[in-house]
Parts: sequence; structure tokens; C-alpha cells
Amino acid sequence: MTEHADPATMPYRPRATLRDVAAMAGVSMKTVSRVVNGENGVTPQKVDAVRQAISRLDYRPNLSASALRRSSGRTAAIGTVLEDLANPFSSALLRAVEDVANEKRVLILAGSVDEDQQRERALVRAFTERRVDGLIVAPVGEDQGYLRAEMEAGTPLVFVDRQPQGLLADCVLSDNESGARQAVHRLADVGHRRIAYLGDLALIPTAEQRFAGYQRALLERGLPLDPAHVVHDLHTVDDAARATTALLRGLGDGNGPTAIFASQNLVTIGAITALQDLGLEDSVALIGFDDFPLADLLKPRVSVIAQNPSEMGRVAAELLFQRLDGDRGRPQRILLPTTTVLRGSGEIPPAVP
Amino acid sequence: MTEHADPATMPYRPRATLRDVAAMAGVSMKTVSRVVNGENGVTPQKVDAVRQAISRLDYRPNLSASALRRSSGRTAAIGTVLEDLANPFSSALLRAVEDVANEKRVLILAGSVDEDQQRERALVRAFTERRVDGLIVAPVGEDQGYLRAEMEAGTPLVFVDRQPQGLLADCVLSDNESGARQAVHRLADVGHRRIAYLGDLALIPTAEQRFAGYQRALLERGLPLDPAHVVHDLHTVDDAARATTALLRGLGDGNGPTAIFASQNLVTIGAITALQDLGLEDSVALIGFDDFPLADLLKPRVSVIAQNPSEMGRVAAELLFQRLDGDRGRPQRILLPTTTVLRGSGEIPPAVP
DNA sequence: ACGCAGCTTGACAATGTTGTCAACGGCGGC
DNA sequence: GCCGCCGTTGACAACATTGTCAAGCTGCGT
Repeated sequence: MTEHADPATMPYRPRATLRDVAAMAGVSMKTVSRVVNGENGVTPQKVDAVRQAISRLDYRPNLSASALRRSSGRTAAIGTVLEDLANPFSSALLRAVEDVANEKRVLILAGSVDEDQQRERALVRAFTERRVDGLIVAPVGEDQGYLRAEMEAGTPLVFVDRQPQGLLADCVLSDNESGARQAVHRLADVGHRRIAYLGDLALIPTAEQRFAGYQRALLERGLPLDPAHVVHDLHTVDDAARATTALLRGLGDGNGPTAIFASQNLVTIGAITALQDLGLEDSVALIGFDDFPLADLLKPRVSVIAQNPSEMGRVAAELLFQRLDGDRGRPQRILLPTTTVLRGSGEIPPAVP
Repeated sequence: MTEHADPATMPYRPRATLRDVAAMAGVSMKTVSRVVNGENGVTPQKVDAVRQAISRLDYRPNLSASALRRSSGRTAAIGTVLEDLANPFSSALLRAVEDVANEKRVLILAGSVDEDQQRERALVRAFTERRVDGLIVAPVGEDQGYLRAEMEAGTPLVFVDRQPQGLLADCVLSDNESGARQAVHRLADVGHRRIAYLGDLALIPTAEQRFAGYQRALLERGLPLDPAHVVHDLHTVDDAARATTALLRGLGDGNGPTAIFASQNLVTIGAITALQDLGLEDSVALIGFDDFPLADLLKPRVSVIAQNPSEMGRVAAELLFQRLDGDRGRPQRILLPTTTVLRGSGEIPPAVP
């Protein structure tokens, strides 16, 4: 057990500083600094002496102090404000950001907002107080104007998933409207004329855009927009399941929808749950917006309009680092295409009357 | 468009410091510091003047400088080293850590290691160089002794998911062996005598423990351990799918396994893919270790031994904060129980010969 | 008038680091 | 013998902030 240390009795050894290393190596602090930062102009003997002292003392440079003093002031960390680190969309995006940042040896501070404006602001504030070099934000509040001060201070800012309001800045978005339009067109292609819309909170811009795409496609196909087939403000699996059940139960014969467009991940899953409970999963068509793991193992396999959260994260991070490298060009608005993935559930034809 | 600022032409205004605020408010820096930190002993007029200057200058305190000077030296940030931020286990754990940290107004630095020892060390180093107040680590390397220096320096450390080696420290783990044992017992309960084991990389301690549980249960049931029914080192969905196919195809009639225990998330999914491809999903029983989203929407619904990553994160974070609050007790090893969730796939009986 | 207590306030040092610059000793060129 | 140059080195100030402490003020009691 000698290799095990017991914290209760573990000797407390405060962190060594440059000063300690310098004292042990018998050189000035500046010389240690030079060795640590790999600057040249130090004789090999001194380098050795310093190296030895460093490892003997388990010296770890203090990056905060370093950043404070350095002219650039860079902390080599960026902040990432996302909807919910536990959901697959956010976490895939985060991971992609991490991969880009990692190449630049930059760390990631991350936080979830859960659709809470207060939290968005609190997180941004906490990040900037730590002087992150840049921010990636999936905005949730109705106004991002409060971020102007950060931009003016030179902290680059890239928005993802949703367009910021009250501030012109780089952003990377899915082409929500076009994706939703595609979905409805595909359903119409197999003959559906009564296509329901199940949507997220109507005030979320992405939900709005997807609804716009839905409406546009109906118009293009000359299909009527039946208010009874439109449900907004579904935000959880249970919400969606209940709404789906209501929609299909309440069908005055021949008037119920024969296909469903679910405008979001959790809504899609809720709809599937309901369809399975009603035994209708093979008779009502379904296309969901946003892919999800295992969609292709369900029966029927679930057709989706896939977003690409990794790509979104990658592109956003790369944009951010371009800005950090000095790019002062006009702010960009990058629209990522969606992919229509037909797996089965979207190709179910309407029942012949 | 007046509310839109264009970064290309946006005025650059460097961040205001305490000094700037003090100058504008006509007081000393110390007084500003007092106001910012809510200390009392400042007349209301001065407080007002300072507040005004702060908002006029968009002053943001510099927490790095603050931490540097403060006696505690706390940075109000913790580092979290996980397997892969994009996988559901890691991200649920991270989210739970975030929730606990959030209450204490502590931020999270996060990174993925991808089974790479180098990366584990690099991340820990990067975190400690930023003087995080504590670390939560899902260790991947074979020796965590290198962390002793950090512990001695007073940085609390909690391991999750896997036990550290070469270092005695707090850790929070799932009861892998018992969970795996349960799984095999449940399969034996419905009559299976040829139960295959599909395992992750054998050198991962959790995989080892799960295999131990599998072996133990076989022993307890008096079932033979058939090497042909044991496959190790599966780490991806594809690996697992191939292995499953091979296992079931290669069945000399009457010798193939009638049930499968899949020791990990991705392996379970791979096995399901293969079973579906072979049309055997309703005839070969399956229990997977670790729950996954939508397991209860598949057909058959997938039985699992569920871990509780959120709970793991929550408990680990709380332990960490206890240590930060000064608890110097002996290091704890917390075993979280698993839950057996029988949904259908695990209750399929063996085909009658 | 004086001393003293209590509150407010600011000067100064310190945190751990790096940028600036001058000093050092040795050397070749005048 | 002196100048200037070289590579190396360290003294010092600075970064943004907070802890310490003494000075300043008011009002009170004597």
C-alpha cells in the first residue's frame, strides 16, 4: 500500500511559484520564466538546473497570473453557452467545438441555459469575468444587445442554432425553413393531404421558421392549413405524446391527419410513443425535425430532417478562431443545409378511404 | 438598423479596469473594490457614484486578477475530465455536475479524453495550470499516481466511473459486478443456459468487473463458461454488430447462445442492429449494461441494467464541494447500485429444442 | 479645549507572472 | 586602450485586484 497516499494524513505542500523554482535553481525569476516559455538565450546548464527544480517542486505555471501580465491577455479558454449539455444536440455541438479548440490548445468553459434568459446572461457574465477569449452562444433570450459591450471589448462572439436579436454578429444556423418545407413536401409526395404540425414553443425563432416552412410547403402544394392540425408550444416528450393522442383520437372520421410533421427531437419521440400506444405507428406517416440516436432501429424506422450539430459546432468554432486571429470582416450568417433522411416512417401512404 | 452594431466598424473600447472606474467616480480603487464585493463601510453617495461609473464603463471585474490576490485563491471553477462529452453517459454526468456547481456559483471546464492516457494528463495539467478549485476525473490511464502532486497542493479530486490506480482518493462508481451478475441471473431465470458475453476493451476496469459478474453468476447457476461465447474488446457499434453476427451465424446447430449479455451501451446497440439484420430480435434474449434513450421504444423493448450517470455526477460533485468546504476525512469509495429494467428483450425464453 | 471611539477612506504592499532595459564579461576592430 | 557588439542575466515595473493599516473625519463626553 505504499503507493497509496491517504488524503487525511497527506502532507500539505502549497504550490510552488516561479520564485521558489528560481530560489532552488539559483537563478532569477526571469530566467525561470524564459525556460518555462521556451525562450532562448539561456545557457544549457541553467536550463537543466531550472528543469530539475521544476520537477522537484512539481511546479505548475499559474496561467491566470501569466495571462494577467502578458500583453495579449489571452486566457486560452472560450465559453460555450448551450441549451442543455445533456441533450444530444448540445453535446454533439460542444464536442465539435472542443475538437477544434483542442487543436489550438484552448480549453472550454461550458454551461446550460435551459431556455432561461437570466441564466444566459449570468453565464455570459461569469465567462467574461474570467476573461474568456471568445464566446459561442446558443441564444435563448429575446434580446442579445447586452452583448455589445463584450464585442466592443474585443471578445469575439459566434451564435449558434438561433439567430441573435438586437445585435449583428456571426452566426451559424440550420436552414430550418427549407428543412421543414422538404419534410412536408415528402409527405405530400406519397399522397398525404392532411398533415399535422407539432411544434415547440412558438416564441423560439427556430420553431417559428420551421412552422413557416410547413406553411409554405402547404401553400406550394395547394393544401389547406387546418388550424385543428396545428399544435404549438410542445416542449417535452409528454406534452407531445398527449397532443398526438388528442389529435388522433379526436378525429371525426375522415378528418384526422394522416401524417405528422414533428418540429423537434423530443416532440418526435413523444409522437412515436403515442403512435405506438395507439397501435398506429404503421398507418400514420411521421417525419421529425432533427435526427436522434437509434432512429434507424425503431420500427418503422423514423424518417427525419437531419441537422448537423457537429458541423455547426465545428464551423462556429472555426469562425471564432478566425476572429481571434484578427479577421475583422463583416459578420457572417452561415446556413447549414439539412439532410432529408427517409427511413420508412415518412413514406407510409395515407390509408385509402 | 440603428440597434445593430457592425463589428467591422464597431468602436474598439478596451475593457475598463478598477482604476478607470475609480478615476471616473473620483474615489480610490479600494473603494471601488469594496463596492464591487459588497463590503460595507462605504457611504451611499460613493456607492452610487461607483455604480454609475461601473455601468457607464461596462466594467467587468477580472476574476483572474481577483483570485490571484485573494487569500483563498479560489477561482470558482472546477475541471471535469470525461470519456467523451458527446456520449450520453458523460453528458448526463456532466450536466449533473453542472447543476450542483451552479448552486455554488462555480463554473465548469470540461474536456474529453477518448480513452487516451496522454490526453487525460494533458487535460489535468491544463486545468491545474488554470488553478481550478477541484477536479472530477473519469480516469482512463493505468496509473493516476501523477495526480498526487495536485492533491498535495490541496486540489480536491473525485474520480468517477472508474477506480483510480496508484492513488487513494474519493471515487464514485457503479456496482458493475453486481449489475452484470443480476443480468445473467435474470437470463438464467427464464431458462437460458448458453449466455454470451459481449464486452468492451478488456483492459478497462469496468469491463473487467462486469465480466467478473458474468462469470460469478454462471458459477452460481452451475452453468459452464464457454470461451466460444465470450467476446472481448468491442468498442464500437460496428465491432459489436460484427461480433454478434459471427456468434450467431457460427452456431453449430444447438450450440449457439440463446441469450446475450452486452456489457456496454454501444455494444448493446450493435447487438440489436445485428439481431434485427438476422431477424432474430424476438428469439434471442438480450440484456445490456447501461440504459440508453429510446430503449423502451424499440421492438422488443430492450431490457437493461441501468446505471445512473446523473446520480454519479451529483454525488461526485457534492463530495468534491464537501472537500472544498474543508472535509479532511478518509477518502470514500461510493458504489452506486444499478437498476434492473426488464422491458421485454431480456425475458425472451430460449427456443424449445 | 482635549481625548477617544467609530466610521470612512485611501496609500501601500502583495499576489505570480512577463516585458523592458540595463549591466555583465568577453571579444574583435579601430 | 577604447568602443561597440555579442549572448546572457537579472532588477524593476507592470498587469488588476485585495489585505492591511493608518489617516482623516465626525461627534461624544470630559
